[in-house]
Amino acid sequence: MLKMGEISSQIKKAVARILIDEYDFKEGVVLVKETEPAFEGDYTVVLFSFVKPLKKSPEALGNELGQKLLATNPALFSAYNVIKGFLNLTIADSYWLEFLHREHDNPGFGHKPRIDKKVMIEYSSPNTNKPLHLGHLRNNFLGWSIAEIFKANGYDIVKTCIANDRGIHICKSMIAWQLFADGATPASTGIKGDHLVGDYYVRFSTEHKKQIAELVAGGMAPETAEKEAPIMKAAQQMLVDWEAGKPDVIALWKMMNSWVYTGFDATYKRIGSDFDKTYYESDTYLLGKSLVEQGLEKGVFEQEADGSVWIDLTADGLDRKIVQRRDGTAVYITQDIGLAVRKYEEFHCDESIYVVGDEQNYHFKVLKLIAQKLGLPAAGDIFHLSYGMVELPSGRMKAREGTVVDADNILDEMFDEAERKTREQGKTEGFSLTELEELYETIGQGGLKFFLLRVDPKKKMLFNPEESIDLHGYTATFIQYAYARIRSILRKEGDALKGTVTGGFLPLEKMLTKTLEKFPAVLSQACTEMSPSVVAAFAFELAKTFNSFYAEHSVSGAETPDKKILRLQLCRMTATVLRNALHVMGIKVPERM
RNA sequence: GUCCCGGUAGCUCAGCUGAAUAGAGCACCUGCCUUCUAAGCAGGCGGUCAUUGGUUUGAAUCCAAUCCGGGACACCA
Repeated sequence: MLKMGEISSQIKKAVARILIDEYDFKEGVVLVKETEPAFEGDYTVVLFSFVKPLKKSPEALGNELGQKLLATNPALFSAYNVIKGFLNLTIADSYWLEFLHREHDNPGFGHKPRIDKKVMIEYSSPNTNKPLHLGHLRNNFLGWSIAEIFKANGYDIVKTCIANDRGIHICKSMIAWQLFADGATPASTGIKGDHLVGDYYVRFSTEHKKQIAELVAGGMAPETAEKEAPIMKAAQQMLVDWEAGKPDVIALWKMMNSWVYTGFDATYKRIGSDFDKTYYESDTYLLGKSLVEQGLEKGVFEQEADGSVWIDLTADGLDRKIVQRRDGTAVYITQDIGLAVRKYEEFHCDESIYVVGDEQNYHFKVLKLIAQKLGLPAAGDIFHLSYGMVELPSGRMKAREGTVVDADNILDEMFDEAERKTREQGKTEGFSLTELEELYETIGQGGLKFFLLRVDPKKKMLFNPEESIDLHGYTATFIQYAYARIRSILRKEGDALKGTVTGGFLPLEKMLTKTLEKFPAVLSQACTEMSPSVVAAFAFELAKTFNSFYAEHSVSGAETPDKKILRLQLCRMTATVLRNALHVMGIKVPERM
């Protein structure tokens, strides 16, 4: 249920006060919700839970409560009615007028004052052997958005990224480049660096498959052939050489990684992803080993005869996990333990959020348990923000099968669609070329971000290309369009409108005001639930309410001067709230469209 | 095999700390541009909330079982 604004807590308090003062009743939780449209009133108190302990009929209780609420809070309530077990309360127009007068010109409406809490958010975690894809985009949009939502709620934020820049998968693209590229570089080919490297990662796969087929044809078992294929052997040798610090391998690795980072930077810049600190696995992969030592001393870990180190988590309902290989090298989880400690030592955050896919739920459970057993300072504050995979109508995306949606491609497609629709509607007049490009990017990228953020992060989602480029309905474009319409009015009527308004509200004016009032509560809810989808739903609801209002009432040609001021205040505030809401999702807002 | 997550309209999703007739968007149908941008508005069609049982004054929401779908449990990351 979407939370109601601050006003609902006022109502709850007022009701609780009366329950205590008049009935000496303290235990119950007061349930307040918005009144259903079919009934008279703004907010509804559900009485059922008080009926039994207070031994009163719902009607009698409702009427008593209603009268007392009106008597004790004349500035807040103007009327009430009781139907069955529901006490419907009408909020006084003067309350809404005062609210609008106070907040309509507040650009930071919804944002909370700073609190003394520092939260680290790790997101993106790319591999440096291939370009970013749709799944990364969900990750990036989520991470960035969660950071903004925390900021809006007063937190101090540190954004980090871990680059998975070493390992056999990196060597695969390196070896393929050595064998087949003939010295090709991003500069010589004009191909974006991450894509170029990704091409050789794919090339490795096809070559590997070819060699396996040849070996199998020669009578080798498929599993053996996979390992024995010359190109795989070469990749493994390269990993050994890399770990040994062989200069030519290191040089190649540095060169190819730099191409990838240049490519990533371009994409990150385009989508607005930024980081306060980037960690590199190549830096941190040795860190965990000292912790393994400590763990052995403490008896948290146990060593097998072959030298491998394990932790037994069966008592915690999990498995026995390896933390160090028999050859002494670190595994995935070991690196993460080391990284957790380094992050803590560097930033001392109160909480550390990892935005990582839900396929790693088990991994993070293990990580947290190990950190606790080792008594690491950061142990209690590791939180895995687990998000669902992005699936295509054809099923799950798989890099090897060529069913990934490339990040740069989809961004371009969205841009093109925005351009196509804008031209189709002849809305390009009065824009410079630069302005148009900016507009297409605002619409295209906004559409994609909204599409990926409007779904609850925890849930896996379906990416339907046709639906994603739709610019109607539950989309960013719809909200951006409402914003642009308001800006058009404000340009015409002047932004700096002052004045105190008297008089009442028409239904749509009131509905818009009520919706605006919810925004601070929406931001709080999005923060506690770590879900931008809450903000998305709200922004859409607000835009929809505004559009109804816009169609029904004229602002410029308002019936009276008072109405004009009231409506301009509503417009002003709606624009602010729409902009702020879209902002925490990383979506820009156009002045015209 | 064990564990985790999901199943709501033709499709994509809200609602899930229990409360009035289960909500949006897309698709489909009907109206609305001489008035601040029709990327819009108003309305219609469409659901035994997977199934069964239980708790409750009241269940899409809580509990149990079953069925279906996805994921995890690597000396990969």
